[in-house]
Amino acid sequence: MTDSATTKGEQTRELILSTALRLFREQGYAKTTMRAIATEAGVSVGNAYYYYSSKDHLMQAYYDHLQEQHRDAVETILAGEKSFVVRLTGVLHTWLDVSAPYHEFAGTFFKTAADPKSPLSPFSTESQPAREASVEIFRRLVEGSDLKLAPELAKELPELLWLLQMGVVLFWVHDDSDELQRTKTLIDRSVPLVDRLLRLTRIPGVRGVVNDVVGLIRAIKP
Amino acid sequence: MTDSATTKGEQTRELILSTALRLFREQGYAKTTMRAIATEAGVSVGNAYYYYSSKDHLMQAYYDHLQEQHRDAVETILAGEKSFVVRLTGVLHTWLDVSAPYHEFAGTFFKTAADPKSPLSPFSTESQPAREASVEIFRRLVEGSDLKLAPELAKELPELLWLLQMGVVLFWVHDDSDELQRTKTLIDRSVPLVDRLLRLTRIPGVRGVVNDVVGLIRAIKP
DNA sequence: GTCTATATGGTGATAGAC
DNA sequence: GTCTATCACCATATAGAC
Repeated sequence: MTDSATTKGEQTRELILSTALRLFREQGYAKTTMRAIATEAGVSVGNAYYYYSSKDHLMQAYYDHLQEQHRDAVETILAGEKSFVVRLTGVLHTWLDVSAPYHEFAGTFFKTAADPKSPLSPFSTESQPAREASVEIFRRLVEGSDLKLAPELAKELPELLWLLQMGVVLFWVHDDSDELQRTKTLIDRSVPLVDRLLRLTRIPGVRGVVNDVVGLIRAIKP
Repeated sequence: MTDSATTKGEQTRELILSTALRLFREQGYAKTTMRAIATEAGVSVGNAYYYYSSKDHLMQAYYDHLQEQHRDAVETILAGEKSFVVRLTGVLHTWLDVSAPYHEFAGTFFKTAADPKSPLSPFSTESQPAREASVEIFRRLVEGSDLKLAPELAKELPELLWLLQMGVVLFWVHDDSDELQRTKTLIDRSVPLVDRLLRLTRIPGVRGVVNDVVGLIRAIKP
């Protein structure tokens, strides 16, 4: 079965999704109505709901789409670079590049994602696969890098970096500076900082704090 | 002009707000319709919109309400306690207590607040007064404590603690554990950690990182 | 399985009464 | 200034056509 020979249903599904994403980009999420998506795609509203059970699910699909793009775009960096700083900076900047076209309406996505009851929440069980795929990127990032760490810390680090990425996203969503200069500064300056902090963990006095951090993380995990 | 002799309009405004908050608590935000609020308060829907131009604005009012309660509840701790750890733990736990009745529908509030375009966003200009009042609590917390810090760090610390509080809120919103045990653990274990970290800043190697952190914060501020 | 027509109940806007 | 009646438009549910 090739891509072009997909079933009628798959074609309609694709058509609805691409139409929705286009309209989201053109007029924002709130102003894009399900009616408009259906009309533009040449289907009935009910049909759109047949494939995507809510407007939020269209966002979910967009999110998965982004995720895949990011995973692919990051490949060359992870394959051919050892420096932890360069790897992390690269992964974060790549995310910025991939997401750039959606910056304007990303706020709305974020809004939905922030609701703990939403399946879109990055902490929800529904988005667990996407979250794990994302953490996996950071795991590879750490493992293939020149970073030497205590095993307990190394184990938690990918999830911590994922949290850092969430923080960057939060900042990005609120960033209205020219060319996203502030977010770029945030990345470029915080990554070396993280690197220095991680290397500081060799100092005995600091190591105690690190152990406490690791203990805390384990204590509050569900 | 006393509280009881407020204008008719003020009374109606109060009535609508208290009715809304009660219904929010009883049935959650999404399920509470503007129609229901208006009916229950004995006014027309249009009238409710006259005083609160959207459902979100009713949330804004609720938020301000919480803020005031927190500020008052925190007074005794800030007045009669020197230990930084006790002060910070107290302030955070007090927030938890004040907000407890709203935990269930807080997610929806959070959802709205996460939208950068919403006036409810903690980073928006509209909520700047509320944010400053909140940071002010942390400023008093630091200044009246036994903590000794380098001046540059002491200057940024209140805002950093406010960010910590935002983090706790984010965690709290997603916390469905019994009696909010996980959030309480987070507070009880992270506060001593913050304390230790702050005291570590006396070590020369650590101080360099701290300076970088302070520099970073200043660089990304709007 | 795919899709349409139609219905329900919601938000928010506004003309104009008091 | 305060408020009501009413309206336009929306997300979503569902019965049933193809």
